[in-house]
Amino acid sequence: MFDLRQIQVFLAVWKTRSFTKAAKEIHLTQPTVSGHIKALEDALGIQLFDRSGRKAVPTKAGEAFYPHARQIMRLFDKARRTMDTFCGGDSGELEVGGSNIPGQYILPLLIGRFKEGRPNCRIVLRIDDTSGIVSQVEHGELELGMVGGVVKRNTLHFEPCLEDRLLLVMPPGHRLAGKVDVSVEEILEEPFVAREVGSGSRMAAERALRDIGIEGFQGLNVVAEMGSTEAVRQAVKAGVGLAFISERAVKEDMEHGLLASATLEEMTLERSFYLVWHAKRSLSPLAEAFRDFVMEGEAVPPCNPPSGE
Amino acid sequence: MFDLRQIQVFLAVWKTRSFTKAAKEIHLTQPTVSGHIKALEDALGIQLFDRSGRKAVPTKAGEAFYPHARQIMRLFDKARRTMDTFCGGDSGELEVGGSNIPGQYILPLLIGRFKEGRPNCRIVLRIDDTSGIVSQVEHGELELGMVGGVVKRNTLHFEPCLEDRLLLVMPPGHRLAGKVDVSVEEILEEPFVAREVGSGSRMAAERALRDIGIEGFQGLNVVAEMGSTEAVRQAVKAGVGLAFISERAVKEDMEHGLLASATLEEMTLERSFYLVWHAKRSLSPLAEAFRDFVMEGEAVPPCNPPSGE
DNA sequence: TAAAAATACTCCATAGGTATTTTAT
DNA sequence: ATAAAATACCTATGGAGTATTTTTA
Repeated sequence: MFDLRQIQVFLAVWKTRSFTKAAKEIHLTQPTVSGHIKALEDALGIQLFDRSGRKAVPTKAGEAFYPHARQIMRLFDKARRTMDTFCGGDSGELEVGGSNIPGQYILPLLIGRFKEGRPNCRIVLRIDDTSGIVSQVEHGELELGMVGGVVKRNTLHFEPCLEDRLLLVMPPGHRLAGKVDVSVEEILEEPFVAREVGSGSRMAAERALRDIGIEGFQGLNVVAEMGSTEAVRQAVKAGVGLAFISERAVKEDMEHGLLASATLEEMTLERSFYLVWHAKRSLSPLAEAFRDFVMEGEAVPPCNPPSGE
Repeated sequence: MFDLRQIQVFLAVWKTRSFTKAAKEIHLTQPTVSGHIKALEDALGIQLFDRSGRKAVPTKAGEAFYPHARQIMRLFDKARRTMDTFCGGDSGELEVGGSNIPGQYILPLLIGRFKEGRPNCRIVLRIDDTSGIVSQVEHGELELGMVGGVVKRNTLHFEPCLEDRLLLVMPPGHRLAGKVDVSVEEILEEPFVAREVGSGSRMAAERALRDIGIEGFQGLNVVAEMGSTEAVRQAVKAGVGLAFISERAVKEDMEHGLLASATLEEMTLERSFYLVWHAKRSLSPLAEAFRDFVMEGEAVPPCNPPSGE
């Protein structure tokens, strides 16, 4: 089993045409060089150099071996370089997934920030519902996911990473627009637009409603159900009804006065987003860097700075 | 300095997805495989496999390393195969040289015989005068040469390999044609065609003439000097005069009755051809095979079987 | 005679083994 | 409970050194 050292020694002798000079060049002693060349010649079953006089002259076989030796060296270097780029966490390819809100409103921003200063990495964002993202992470198709809820699996690790808040949103001219302590009674008769059953947003809202004694959306006047956050947003703007929407999805609309919100008394609309990764598999350095970047939390500051501060 | 063994182990683990199975496949023990993978991971600075449960699963880095590992393996195999072809002496390239007679009348035949059963080798024949061939062998441009004389050089090794004989040739109708014991006097008045001064054939003939008391060609009636054996042969056939020509050059003509010969009493017209090679450089296996083939002597039997037998 | 490679030897790192423990299904 | 990998430990090969001899220009 001949190894790289022999190749390296061979190339040095080739270059210097001398065992002694080759030894100096690669910081070995002359007898060691002799040994390596002999070992290589034995392994190949043929003499590579004639060491008659002052010079070590390559034989025909040595000449034939030279291009191979060069190529092997180059290939090893290339392999090492390729692996080096993996170590830094600044290059390579990373596939992350996000459920609706994270996938559409949070991750694009995070990825953009992350890639500043890391131009050599490629990040693929896949958007699916929470269960889809989770199962892809479980099967190793995605290294990281960001979702709105925790799914109990002992192969997966969930870690809360960002806080989100549902807002009660309505068109700007609505009678509740801007009110701070809307009571439960005030919304009972309002028409509502909701996300479909099973979505993370729907579940988060129902949990919050149950906290204040309402039987989820069944206790509300739901006039429409929509399959995406975007659709709900458009419906509210069109005056179809009120809705609970992630603050991150309506930030822009609020700033431009295209939507208004109100605050419900005693209702906790906070929810968390979680990073998921496979507990048993190691993350690539790039994935690790991205995870740390997200966990730092400085990239995406809370959307609505706590008004009570 | 990571070596081939690690690559081999990596590929086995990759293939089997298991340290234990990989160990079986390449006839090592599982701890040894563990050790190699760990060493490789340390050398590359990154983990290559996740060994969580039953299976060893490649990490992203492992996946990135795989094609390199494959290529390195392939390259080593290719190098080894290339060198193997050198060992057998049945393939590769060989450059031999021959002075006039060997180059034109002997080596082509020898090369043809040698190549029977060795279709994978390529042999280049270069023809030059003796001194040219010798200097090319001395400088390593030719591995072997066949010449008609020995040049004293301590870097060269000469070895007689074939016997040749000069024949006194003449047109078929000549008065001396076929005579067995032509006396010296009988040729003194004959017109002669000779090779140019300095050629091996000329020297061989002059030496023989001196043996019987003639001052070389100066003692003969030389009516023409020719620069090649072929030219001399044509001249004799055209009736210009008699000549001393290598038996190997006129074999065919004699057989077809296009030329005749006579035997001179007391004149030794034997000469030797020699193989030359560099004494300090090793011959390629192919060259060695060719040298042995020629030295065996069975490929080219003596041209005129000794008539006295 | 001087320069280069080969040889002889010593030392130690490590590849490879066996036996055992840890871990995860 | 079982299968797989890690760990601990031992041995022997061989890589690297120093000192010396052999070879050749």
